Amino acid sequence: MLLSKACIYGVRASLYMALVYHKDSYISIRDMSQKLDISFHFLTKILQQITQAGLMHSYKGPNGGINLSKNPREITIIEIIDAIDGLDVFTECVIGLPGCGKNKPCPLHEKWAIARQELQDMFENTTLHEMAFNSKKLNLRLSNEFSIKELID
Amino acid sequence: MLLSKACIYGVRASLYMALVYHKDSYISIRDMSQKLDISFHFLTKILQQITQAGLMHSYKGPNGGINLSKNPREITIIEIIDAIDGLDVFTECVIGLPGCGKNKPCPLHEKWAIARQELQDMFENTTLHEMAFNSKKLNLRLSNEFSIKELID
DNA sequence: TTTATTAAAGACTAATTTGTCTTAAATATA
DNA sequence: TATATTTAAGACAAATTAGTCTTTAATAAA
Repeated sequence: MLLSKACIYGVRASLYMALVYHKDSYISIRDMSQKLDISFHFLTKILQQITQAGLMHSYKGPNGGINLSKNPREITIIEIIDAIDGLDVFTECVIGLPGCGKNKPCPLHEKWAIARQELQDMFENTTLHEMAFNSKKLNLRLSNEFSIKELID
Repeated sequence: MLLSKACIYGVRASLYMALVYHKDSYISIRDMSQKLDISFHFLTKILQQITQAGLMHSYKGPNGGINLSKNPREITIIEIIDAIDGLDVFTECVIGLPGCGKNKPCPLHEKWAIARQELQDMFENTTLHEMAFNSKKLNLRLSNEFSIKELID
């Protein structure tokens, strides 16, 4: 698995946030957890990491919740990954040799260095807005249970 | 982490086997575990999975051990990965949605499907022989402690 | 046949990740 | 101010992965 479960949930939640984005309103974590079928408490902890990384804001109390701290055009998937799993997967040796790199390469280094860079580029060049836009246009899927249209309602 | 620790150790062990490959001699697991600095018992269990997958043979008793069941030119990295982690990483949705695919794609599906296919191709097109050959030629590294030359001795 | 050497098998422990639950803190509204 | 609603925090439990240890089985060689 490239991304941890926590990270996967974080990305799904971020895409959801972009989908229903309104600059000045908060999304309830409880609502989102039901829509995305993710455990409420687990999702809460994951969103805490994301807010602590500065990507979202939270607000307590009635009508409180979470919102994106920037326009979804300005947030890329890799920022979410960074907040939860970190970026080690894009720098580490594929067979786990410490210090593997240009100077002391492992046998797979040359090929893997290219592949992991492409992965990193992919996540760096993908904004939440782009994904949300495509999702609406093509009715893509962010939940096993609900269609995008049902998620937005 | 793309590959589990067990899988990483399995790949390292396989590369080592290719490096010291002689058609008719067995490599002791204890020796290999010391050379590669992998726990002997853990490595034993991993090699059992690989032998059960038919990629290696084992032989008990004095001068027993493990050998490759095919020429290293005919074994690719993906066969090792398949024996230990399975190939799910090359077919699954990057954000974990069951059933994600051409018909019911998630927002990242299109990009991820390309990336994961490239990863799969990379592992499929990389033989143990090629890696071992390059390792000797370029003195690449398979252990944190020993150089290739020391490993071969 | 006895002994030493090796892998196989499986029980066990430790560490990490995933998920749950309870309480506290902040806030809006009546 | 009192109450309801919401996130924050942290203890806890379950599941998975990683790693260790002991015993058994196979084999070679003395």
